[in-house]
Order: sequence, then structure tokens, then C-alpha cells
Amino acid sequence: MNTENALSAFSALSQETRLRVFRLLVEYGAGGAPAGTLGERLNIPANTLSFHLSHLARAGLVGSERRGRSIIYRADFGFFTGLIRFMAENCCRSDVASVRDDSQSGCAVIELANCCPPILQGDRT
Amino acid sequence: MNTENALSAFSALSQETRLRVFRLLVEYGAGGAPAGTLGERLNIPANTLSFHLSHLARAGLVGSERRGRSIIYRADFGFFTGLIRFMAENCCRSDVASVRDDSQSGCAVIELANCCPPILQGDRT
DNA sequence: TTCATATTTCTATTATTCTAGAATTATAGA
DNA sequence: TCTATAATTCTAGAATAATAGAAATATGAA
Repeated sequence: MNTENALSAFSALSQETRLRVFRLLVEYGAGGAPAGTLGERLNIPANTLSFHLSHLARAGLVGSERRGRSIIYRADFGFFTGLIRFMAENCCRSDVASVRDDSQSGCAVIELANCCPPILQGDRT
Repeated sequence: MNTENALSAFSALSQETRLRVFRLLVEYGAGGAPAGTLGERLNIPANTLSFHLSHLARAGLVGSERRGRSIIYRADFGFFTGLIRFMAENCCRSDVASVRDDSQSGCAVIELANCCPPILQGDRT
């Protein structure tokens, strides 16, 4: 995940329809769902949905695979957690959001302080 | 943090100049920095910067306060961690990103599984 | 083959966003 | 009050994005 990736991911997620599509795909999990099902459930015309799905795919947030006449879309959870991690590591402060790898569980752990610590006058670190 | 907040935050962060401004403000920490300093450091005309700062402020990512002739902008870390938390809780799966509150430290802790667990065929949870 | 289904691509229209020049507002100091 | 500084608002042009109708492509089934 780099800044360019993050920018296009934010752009993809900043549109109401696309965020709805992505969250619905999250519900479908790793199994994903065909475009038609998504369009039906969200009441979006096929061509409009296709436009948004390709936007999400271009950004890296979803993947797709043809199965018969359908195309199965699925959320890319690795990419999404990468985005969360990027935000904590590169758009925040270590005293506010700290990231460490727990090698035992194979998880990254982010600790979020729920408020900003006071800072000394003139401090610019 | 709700969906509407998240949408406008994503929109604000999806623009290269604004992301640069936000990340610079993060460097300045809770002390913040006057608009002029930001414009100088990033080489952005004052009116253009003002447009982007007000976009970030409208989204809730930054706050501002006048001090003399200057207006001090600062990143809103509480809002930003709220956004990260929203993403983990509402745009992901609990087996991929789980959030719990550690009442002892007063921190929220997010555990990020670094890859997607296999899922059974036909599972749609 | 032919037909139906699933989805995408092409196209045009409308709407939104970005940029920066010019003018304006707010404050501090002489 | 007058001047300089810091920032914003107004404005318009250029670029980009969203929407959906119509046409095209890909697949499976009769």
C-alpha cells in the first residue's frame, strides 16, 4: 500500500453507491456475489453498477472472476486491512495510533488512543 | 462517526493536495500550524489552499482557530481514529478486523488478520 | 445455430470539483 | 487612521465524474 493506492481507494470509497456496493460485498465475504445480485439488492441499473464495480476494482478494493454467465465480485480484505494499516502508520501519529505485528497470531494490532494527548506549546514533532 | 461522515472524510482524503495537507498537519501535531506556513511548505497558492482546508474542515478532519492575523489549523486526531474504527467495524468483517475497547488503557484495539481465511462454498455470512 | 441471460462498453448529458486571478475581510502595528 | 499582512470569498474556466440509454460481447441452453 502506497500513497497512490490510498488516494484511489479513498476516491472509490467516497461515493455513496460505491460504498454501499463495497459494504454489501463485505457481507458476502470471501465467496463474493455476482454483479446481478448486487444490482438487484441495491436497485442499481446494470450499466451504472458495472461502472462503479470497475472503479472499485481499479482501486484494488474488489476482485472479480467469471463463473459461467455471471461475474463474481468479492471484497479484497487484504487490501482493505492494508488501507487501514496505511492510515494508522502514515496519516496519523504513533502516540495516537500505534501499529505492531503480533508474530504469534500473525495479526497486526493497532492501538487507538481515544483522545489527543496535550502537547507542549511550540512543539512541532 | 456515521456513514455520511465517513463518505465526506473519504472524499476529503481522496485528493492528492488535501492528503498532503492533512499529513503535514499530522506532523505538526496538536499544536497545529497557520495556513500560511502550510502553503509555503507545500507550495500551494493561498486561495487554493484555503479551498482545500475548508474542505478538510467541513469533513471534520481538521479544526481551526484564529490567532492574531493567522489561522491555526490542526488535524483532528479523534475524528481520524474514529474513521479508522468505523472502517474496521462497519466496512469489514469481524474475522478480518476485530475491534475491542481496552478499558484499562482507555484504548480501542484493532486486530487485523493479514489474510483472508478460507470460506466454505456457498457461505454468505 | 438460435435464443436468452449476464455483464460490459460506448455515448452523451448533467453535475461536481479543481484551480487560480481578483477582490474582500480581519487583524496588528506605526 | 493608514499600511501591511494573513487569509478568505467571489468568479469563471477547465477538468473530471456520475448517470443511464443503446449497442455490443460472452456464455449457456434449447
